[in-house]
Amino acid sequence: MSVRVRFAPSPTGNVHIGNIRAAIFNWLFARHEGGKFLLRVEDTDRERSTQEAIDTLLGCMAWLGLDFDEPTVFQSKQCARHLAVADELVRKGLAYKDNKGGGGECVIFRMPKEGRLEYTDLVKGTIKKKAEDTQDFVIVRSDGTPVFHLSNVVDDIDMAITHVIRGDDHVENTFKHIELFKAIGAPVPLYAHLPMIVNNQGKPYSKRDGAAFVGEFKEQGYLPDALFNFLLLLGWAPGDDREVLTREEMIALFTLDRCKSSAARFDVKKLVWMNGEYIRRQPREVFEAEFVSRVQAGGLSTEGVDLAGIMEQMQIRTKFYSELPASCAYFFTDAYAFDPKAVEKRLKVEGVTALLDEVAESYAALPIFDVQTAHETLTAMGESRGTGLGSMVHPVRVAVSGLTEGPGLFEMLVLLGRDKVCARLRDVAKRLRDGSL
RNA sequence: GCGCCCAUCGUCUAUCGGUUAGGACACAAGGUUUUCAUCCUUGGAAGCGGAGUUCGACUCUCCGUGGGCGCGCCA
Repeated sequence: MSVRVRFAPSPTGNVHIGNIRAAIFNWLFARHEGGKFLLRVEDTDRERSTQEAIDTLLGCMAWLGLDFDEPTVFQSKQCARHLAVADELVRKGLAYKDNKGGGGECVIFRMPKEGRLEYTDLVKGTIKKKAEDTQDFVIVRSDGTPVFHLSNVVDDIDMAITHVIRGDDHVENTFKHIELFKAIGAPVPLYAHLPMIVNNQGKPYSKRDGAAFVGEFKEQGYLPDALFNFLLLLGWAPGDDREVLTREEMIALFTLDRCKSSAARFDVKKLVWMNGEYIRRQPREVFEAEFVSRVQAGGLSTEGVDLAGIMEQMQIRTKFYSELPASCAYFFTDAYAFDPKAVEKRLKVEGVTALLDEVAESYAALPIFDVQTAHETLTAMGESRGTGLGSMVHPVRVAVSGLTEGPGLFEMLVLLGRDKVCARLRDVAKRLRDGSL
């Protein structure tokens, strides 16, 4: 039997990370089994299911590389079929009409009244329930529209779905769905329920807890592969100590029996780490393309700089592309911004103005200007002044970059070049004197 | 209230009856009186409680406790 799974979201304009994780697990399962991954848009709520919402959904899937194997099914187009199935169930006596609500006649499905219901969940094991603890439920509303349970099951039958992999919140519904499959006379698929993603309080993770939608992570500069990998590790582990996995490794290793059945807390710190990990592992050409486009988007030119050297320094310390170009603008322009706190702490200090001029003078006099000579010069100055290297390094860094963070100071100076370094040191000294900084 | 499910470091997790309970994130210290980052080393940090089964339970069973989910003519 060939595996067929589906991702069945209702398009609301946002794609929640819990939902997309279900898509990821379905996709990985299909790819691991050599089966089909399908998309069904549950767009029965016509108000919210706009074309824009559907585009957002498709965009998120494409961004994460979740390609599907057959044309998208739109649930709204299957309505007549759902109702026909309901009629058939009524005809067979497996469902009945009722008008308890007073709003007209609805169709209600009969659940077993005695005995035990149970099914084997591929991640949670055997789930049992007494028939008496279940209730008949509406499958067609009195306005003639089919209810979720009916539509969902009929569509799964029509799409020949073999495994239903979805969120934990559906475990109870599964008893209803299985009875529907049986009543309709269709083979019951296998089920796997994924644990929820929760916040620090153990409640379902929502927008109140931070970024909760795929689009937000994209905007904040997360890489799709980093988000994908991170979400996979929420509820699944390969069994060895690997955490950063290639897509190929994930596909090869993914099995449902390695999924956890307890809820996972969303820890953004680990996602941040993983994003940096992914940026560092990108081939230099890929980093370069993104780096250059960010720098240029910031109105900066990459002409006349040691781009390769700058990128070498920046790739290992960039956690988000959105930090660019602010974190390295000083490499590309003399009109770089000064961090006010850094100015206060490192430049507006007794003796610094003179120090900057002195450093510029020493650097200008060097026969060659490289990492070693730049370093030695400052060390020697620190010794002769009896203040040590630390008291020189910080003011110089802030003067030439405006920031307190960045590459090693001497690597940074060499990348800037002696002329710019000396000019900036003198200029900052001047501005400190005339109070314009 | 009734039903279902879940429970290992602060967090994500490994372990599928016998381990000094391992790894990662985060944190702390060191390599590094130049920051941040990278890299390396080191450190602290866990089996919810109680019974039972067993020669031996984190692991199996039961009872508690705590948490989550479900109980719509929402999906």
